[in-house]
Amino acid sequence: MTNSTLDRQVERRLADADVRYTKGRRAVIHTLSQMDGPRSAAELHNIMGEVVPVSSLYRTLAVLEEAGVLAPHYSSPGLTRYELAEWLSGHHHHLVCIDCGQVEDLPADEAVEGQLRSLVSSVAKSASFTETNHALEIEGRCALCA
Amino acid sequence: MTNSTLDRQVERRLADADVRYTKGRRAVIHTLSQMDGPRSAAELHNIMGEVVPVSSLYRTLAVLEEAGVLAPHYSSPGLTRYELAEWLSGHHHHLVCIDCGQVEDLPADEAVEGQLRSLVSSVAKSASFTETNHALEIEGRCALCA
DNA sequence: CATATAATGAGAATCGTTATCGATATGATG
DNA sequence: CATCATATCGATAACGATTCTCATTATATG
Repeated sequence: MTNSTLDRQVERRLADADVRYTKGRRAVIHTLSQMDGPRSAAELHNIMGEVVPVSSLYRTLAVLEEAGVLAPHYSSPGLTRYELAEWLSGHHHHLVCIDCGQVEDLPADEAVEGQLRSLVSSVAKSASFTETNHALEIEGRCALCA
Repeated sequence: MTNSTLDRQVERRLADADVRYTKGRRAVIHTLSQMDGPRSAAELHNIMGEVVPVSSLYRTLAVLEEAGVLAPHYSSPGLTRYELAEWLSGHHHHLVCIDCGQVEDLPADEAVEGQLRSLVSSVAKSASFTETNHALEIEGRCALCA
């Protein structure tokens, strides 16, 4: 997806939520759109430098999450990583490296995903749980740590 | 599994790791073994009272995790929940309620699990990722919040 | 029983994150 | 274009979860 297409979609969603798509918010969206996995506030700050000060960065992430543009991801103790919501990035799963902690996206293969969906829904039903989404986390060692 | 069977297994594992199976550690193991999902230090402290002081509780959780007796689980911002490792409790997945945040165990059904395993391993292989484990997190609303 | 060492517990320190609040930027209106 | 109402920003203080420190206590072993 091009930046401008992404911007158009985000802009629209933020307009619906009555929040502005400001320079700092654009910068966060563009940075996250280039990542191959979710990133924490600290990681983003390292990457982006002082373009967005830390306190604004946290608030920006919260605003964008609230508006449904970003999704939080929890896989390391004490910190939250964010990624573009799936309606922007496509459905995918995560590879979590048990050595370096890195989280990598794994685009969902359509064939696999179909089977997975039916497995998950049958399983959720049997537990009287109203399913809204599923996430498959694959733990192991990434190419670097293997 | 009975408490004494559990204790025997934990004792053995801790002996291998050269750490003692003390009163506080037993209390934590027994409490967690009665839960239907992972619990945080704060939750455990509420349940257990002053049997194990907070600072000891955190250390105990760390020691037991290090020894492979407990496994951490991340699903809420800023806190870590623990549960018995799967070699003690059996392989299972999690239902995460998007309203109340509660996490509930879902014992793995053998038929489902077989399919899931093969899906996961094919997917991991295609990403040159050395898989060690997988976790299926089903998000939705629990019976209470539905 | 003596001793070495592991574990404990109270409190301080740390870390990620959130709240506060005055300053600044922006869109609407006259 | 000037004014105004309000959204956003950014520095800093505050907060909650967790870890560290260190003096005390418990435990295994000789």
